[in-house]
Amino acid sequence: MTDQISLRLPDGKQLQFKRGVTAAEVAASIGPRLARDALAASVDGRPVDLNKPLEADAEFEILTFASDRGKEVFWHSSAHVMAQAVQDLFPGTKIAIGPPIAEGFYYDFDKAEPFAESDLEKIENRMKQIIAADTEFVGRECSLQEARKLFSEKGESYKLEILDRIEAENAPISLYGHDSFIDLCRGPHIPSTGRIKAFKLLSVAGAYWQDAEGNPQLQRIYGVSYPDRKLLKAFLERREEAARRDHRKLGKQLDLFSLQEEAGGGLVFWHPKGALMRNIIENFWREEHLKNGYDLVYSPHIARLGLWERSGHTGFYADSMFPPFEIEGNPYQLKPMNCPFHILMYKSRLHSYRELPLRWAELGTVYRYERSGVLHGLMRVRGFTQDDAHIFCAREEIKDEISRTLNFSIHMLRSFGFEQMKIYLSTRPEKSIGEEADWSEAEASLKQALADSDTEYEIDEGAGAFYGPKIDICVQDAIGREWQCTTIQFDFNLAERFDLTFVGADGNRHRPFLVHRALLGSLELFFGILIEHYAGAFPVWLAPVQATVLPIVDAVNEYCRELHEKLRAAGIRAALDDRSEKINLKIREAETDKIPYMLVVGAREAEAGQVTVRRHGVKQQEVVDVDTLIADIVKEDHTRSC
RNA sequence: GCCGGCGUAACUCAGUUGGUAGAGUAGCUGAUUUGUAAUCAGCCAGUCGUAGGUUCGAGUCCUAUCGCCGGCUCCA
Repeated sequence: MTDQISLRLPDGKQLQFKRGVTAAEVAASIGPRLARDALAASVDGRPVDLNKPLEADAEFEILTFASDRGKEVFWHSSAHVMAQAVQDLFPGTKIAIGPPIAEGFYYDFDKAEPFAESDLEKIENRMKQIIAADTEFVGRECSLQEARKLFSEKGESYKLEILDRIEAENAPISLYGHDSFIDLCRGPHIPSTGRIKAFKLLSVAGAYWQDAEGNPQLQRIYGVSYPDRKLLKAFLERREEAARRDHRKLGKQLDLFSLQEEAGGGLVFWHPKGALMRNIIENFWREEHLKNGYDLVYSPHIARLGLWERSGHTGFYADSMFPPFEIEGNPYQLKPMNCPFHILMYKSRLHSYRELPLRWAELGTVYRYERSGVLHGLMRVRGFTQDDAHIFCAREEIKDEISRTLNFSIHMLRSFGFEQMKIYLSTRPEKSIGEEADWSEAEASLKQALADSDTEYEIDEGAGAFYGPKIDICVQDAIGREWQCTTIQFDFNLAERFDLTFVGADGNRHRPFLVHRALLGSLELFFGILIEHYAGAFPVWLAPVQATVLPIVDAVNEYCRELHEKLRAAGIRAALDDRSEKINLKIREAETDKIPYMLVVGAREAEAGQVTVRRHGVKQQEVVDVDTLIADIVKEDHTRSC
């Protein structure tokens, strides 16, 4: 046995070290900067502390804040610091769990009195002291008995429950401590508390122990932390930017939509400007669907309860459906989905393989009972319109249909200015129905379609619907947030339940494949995403008002009225601001209304048959002929430039 | 639904230890005729979310209820 070991770095480089070298020493040998940034290490994919001696050849990586795994270690350590601060300030508070999350960390506490916002500041101040002390994180393995003794003495009942679970899994037990704090923890941790250069506690929320509603409710404190002040500043600025783009705020400011207390939560009122935009979106959607081989259909909003029993909705989703109501002694149900209606239409007569695939699309408004606490602007509502369609096809047509749908969806999303997308393929979940052969064929055709369109995707194992596998497409908005829009789902359930058939070339009845798909998702959600993506400054083709004519003096009002008429005659959505106000005010209001084109007219322009054009957000102006201007705007509109 | 916070004029908000409401914006009226992000003046504006209660007296304290916000949970 040699006392040299060989470490393979992520870039493929092999380095030799003396057996027992620590990860920190390896980092130092690679470079001082890496040594300074190192938070933990990864050995054969397993995260470990920097002071861990390395005893064998391995795939080796230094984890810094630049990597997701490095962030996790950093945030998890921050959670420990916060937990100490809380227990120092509020003795008797029990700790539950404190993991890292997508951006930051939380820790769940059991404390009789609720935390107040002002407590967060106190906790932050105590954390600052703990960080300033810069004490080391020290981890060690221990026996089950020792851990039980330690946590029962401390009265940490949640930790004892976790120990029971660890015992059942027969996993090793380790403790991590820093300063006066010790926690049951798998590790690893950053070397010392002083590495946390900047942090902020964000909010307090209720959360159930182990996420189960029957369990005691704990108080969860959320925070973020960074190894650099600048990163915290950037994070806080990103939050502010998101707040500035909040569709609820912009929706009110731009008079696009409202939610009315008197009408009930989660029910959207589309004001004229929002409704105009919705019409533009819907018209575009219809045109594109007709171009892409779809037929448009309409279906009712209610149906007899029996239909929903047959479809399985009452069995699976009764909790999120509005309760049924009676009409002349028959129970009826407000629709939570469009599919059973399309299926009834399909069943209204016999179908031949020659007709397939049938693609039936509908902007179908559905109603679902969402618990009051989850409602959120346009993003989570109780009544919404899906851009739904159902495709009935033969087995051999599946792959092509999926490819078509995928490309169509990407085309639609790009048309609205979304360039960055992420695609997820969700496979069969444990609880599901249908033949194994159908599932694997469907999953294979989804994969094949993705491969054919040369798109990258991630597999979300076991995340499919119970009735079939699916592809979801998320768009990335202007500030990098992901929103799920498209879903393309196989359904092995409904075709069976409704005994759908078609007559094949062989004269026999066959079962069609059924695919549900929504491309934009729901018009409400999609509209909310658009508002936030564009921060309310919509491209010309979507803007409710595309241009506004701004006379400088009343003397040119007549010329401006004619100009206004001319713009409207050319199909441009134009406004005219002929109030006796100063041009400064008119510009200001047009800017805050985020109107793409401001057309300023004074005596000079009126004389020359021109206008001075100022674009939203751009101070620079340009004097152009009216006809040129109209041609430009019309072109921009028709090409749907974003 | 659960935890925490918040509900004052159409909107954004102020209102000190309980003494029966105030600002800016918007709206209306008038004056002003203006060259690229707020012209001036006047007027109108609220059973302080709702319902009870404590008190001589409640926007302020208590209870219930509705709604909103941040999370949790859920999302076919």
